[in-house]
Amino acid sequence: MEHRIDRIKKQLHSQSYKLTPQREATVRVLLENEEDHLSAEDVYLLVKEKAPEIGLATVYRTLELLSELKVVDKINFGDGVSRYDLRKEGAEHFHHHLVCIECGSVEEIEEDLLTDVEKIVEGQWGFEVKDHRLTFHGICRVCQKQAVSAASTNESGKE
Amino acid sequence: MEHRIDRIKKQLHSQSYKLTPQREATVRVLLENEEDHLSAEDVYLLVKEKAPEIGLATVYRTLELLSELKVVDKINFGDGVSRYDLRKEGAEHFHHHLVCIECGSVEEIEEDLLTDVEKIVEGQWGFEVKDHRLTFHGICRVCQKQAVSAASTNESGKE
DNA sequence: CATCCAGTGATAATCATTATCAGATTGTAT
DNA sequence: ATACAATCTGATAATGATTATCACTGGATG
Repeated sequence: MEHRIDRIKKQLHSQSYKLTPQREATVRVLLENEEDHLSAEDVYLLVKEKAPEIGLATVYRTLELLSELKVVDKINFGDGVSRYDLRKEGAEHFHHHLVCIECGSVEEIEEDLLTDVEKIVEGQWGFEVKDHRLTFHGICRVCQKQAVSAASTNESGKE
Repeated sequence: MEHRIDRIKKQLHSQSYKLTPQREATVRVLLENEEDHLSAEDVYLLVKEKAPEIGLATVYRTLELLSELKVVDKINFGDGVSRYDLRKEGAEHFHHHLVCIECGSVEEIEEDLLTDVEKIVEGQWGFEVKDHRLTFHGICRVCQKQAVSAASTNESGKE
């Protein structure tokens, strides 16, 4: 964790930005909640627990900055708020998401999976791919099981 | 065009919604600007040209309705507004987009391209894919050419 | 004709995000 | 240490997209 903060610190310094206490607190919250997909408001509330004097505007500014530096990715699942997702260290591409339309859970896929597709896009459309966003909407493992057990509980024979 | 409006009309009726003049005007605007990715405001202004008495709220309501019926897809390119994109007739999946980070142009890809990837996701993650969103960010053909010609005009030998 | 109700238009309300601005903090040169 | 400039911050106002409200309309039904 300290290692990753160091890296981010260097990244900031290389563009002559500072890792202020507020920014560090924000980064720590992101690191500690890497699995989640926090909105700016979420991050603000969590940061406030460790640094109560921080302002919402600063959180927005920090997230914007981290977004420019490609430390985080700003994503939008269509629910009206932007969410911020840490890039894995060394990842040159954004990871993918599996959004469950039943329970709303979001799972991440680290594998690239798109190498072939990008080759096609570059070759056939002459488009130089720099990054991608891929989200699948569907039904997660858990909800599939629940659907099955619900069907078998209701022994009418029909779904 | 009339054919497609008829289809949409039937789709509405099947859920006991009506194709009111306002809704029809909105659908026509979407059909006539199928290549673009109009925001609600864009649609509103275009609809107003043919039906000046229409209200913005009605346009929002119609777009929301069409979105629920999967006639249009609501997309977000991260510029703060939702955009509405007609689904191609019979398409079970959403089409993909190539967003140019230089000029902001948006190109569409109708081909699926993700069949293999979806198989992997279903097999390896046990996720039942219902739909997907795929956007590539990069540099379009036009901007690539401009970059090349700008470099050769500036004959310093360096880029 | 009376009634019902989805649909509409105008506008107020909401809510996420951004802009503003005075003050705090930091780094640097003296 | 001191002065200065630049960066950063917190509070809050402003913005802008979207949604909620509410009185009204127009067509369908009996």
